[in-house]
Amino acid sequence: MKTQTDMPNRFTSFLEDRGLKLTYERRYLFEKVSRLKGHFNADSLYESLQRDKARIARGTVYRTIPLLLESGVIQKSVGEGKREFFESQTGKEHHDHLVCLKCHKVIEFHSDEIEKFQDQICEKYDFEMVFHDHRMYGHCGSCKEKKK
Amino acid sequence: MKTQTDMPNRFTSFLEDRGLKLTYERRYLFEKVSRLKGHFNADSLYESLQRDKARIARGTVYRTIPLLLESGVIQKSVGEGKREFFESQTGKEHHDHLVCLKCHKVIEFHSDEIEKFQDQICEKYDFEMVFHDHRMYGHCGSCKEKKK
DNA sequence: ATCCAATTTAGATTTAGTCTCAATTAAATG
DNA sequence: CATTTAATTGAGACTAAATCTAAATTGGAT
Ligand SMILES: [Mn+2]
Ligand SMILES: [Mn+2]
Ligand SMILES: [Zn+2]
Ligand SMILES: [Zn+2]
Repeated sequence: MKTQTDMPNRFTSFLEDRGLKLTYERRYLFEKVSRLKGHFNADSLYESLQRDKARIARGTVYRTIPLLLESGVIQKSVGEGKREFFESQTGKEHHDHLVCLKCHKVIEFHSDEIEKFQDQICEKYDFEMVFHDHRMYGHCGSCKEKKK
Repeated sequence: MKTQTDMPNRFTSFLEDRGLKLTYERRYLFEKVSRLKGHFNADSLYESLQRDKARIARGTVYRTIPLLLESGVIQKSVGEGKREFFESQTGKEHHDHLVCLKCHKVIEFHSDEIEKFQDQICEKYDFEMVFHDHRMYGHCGSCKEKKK
């Protein structure tokens, strides 16, 4: 895979700011996750690199994920089981999650109001938000039914 | 430790509902976490049991935590490092968290407005919320300073 | 009091994620 | 462009967290 563009992006300026090198591996991972639409975790990302025949080590994937998070390229997300999942901030509109404790269904939601109040909270605490993770756990409609 | 009360509580009715046994270990853990004010994880909880000379296995702690979560006795929280932390829903007022990506400081916040909109979202999706976990990651005031 | 399915125990095992260090590479320097 | 050097990577060892196993125990139904 060749770099699609040489324009500075969120990630390259982040690396620059922090005095970190723009390596082949970091660039590759940035471009890979930017194109991902769904939820992924460190391993599924590593496996997709192997399918690409990109020879990037597992350790490098694990080391790069925090950089992608801190640069705002990806956000935390949810998925099967307890592992940490992520998703691109550019590949898909921002959303948060409802998770059913019974059937493990995941419902995505978005609330402009909540996002607005979040920003107010950050201002109040002089906090600069990079990403957030808002989850509600409970019982989905169909599991509530069954309970009866 | 003796049971403080024989009144049915959130946890005992939860166990009843689910047809689960009210064992000595479950009762002990329920009473233990109910009195905890701070953030804890599976291991710190296990260690505190050992200090009590309560002979409850690590596995039992791990198996009981999801029950305490699903019954709404505890909620997810944050703490040092990547492990899952929890805190009692009764031991302390509900709050959510701002986490600094640089110095790892944790700031607790509360927003009635956000809590209200959360409930609206749940209604909209016919979702019964048991607990939630709302985190914002970014840079705290003092870390923003240093950046300059 | 008896019975049995649910639960617990202790330790083994699995799994996710981190660490190590030699080899490589980005990029600063002249 | 060639040299230099500190940052980064790769491969696999290692660690820590969490889960699993199977025998022993127990809650609670009968
Ligand atoms: Mn959001
Ligand atoms: Mn909240
Ligand atoms: Zn459900
Ligand atoms: Zn900070």
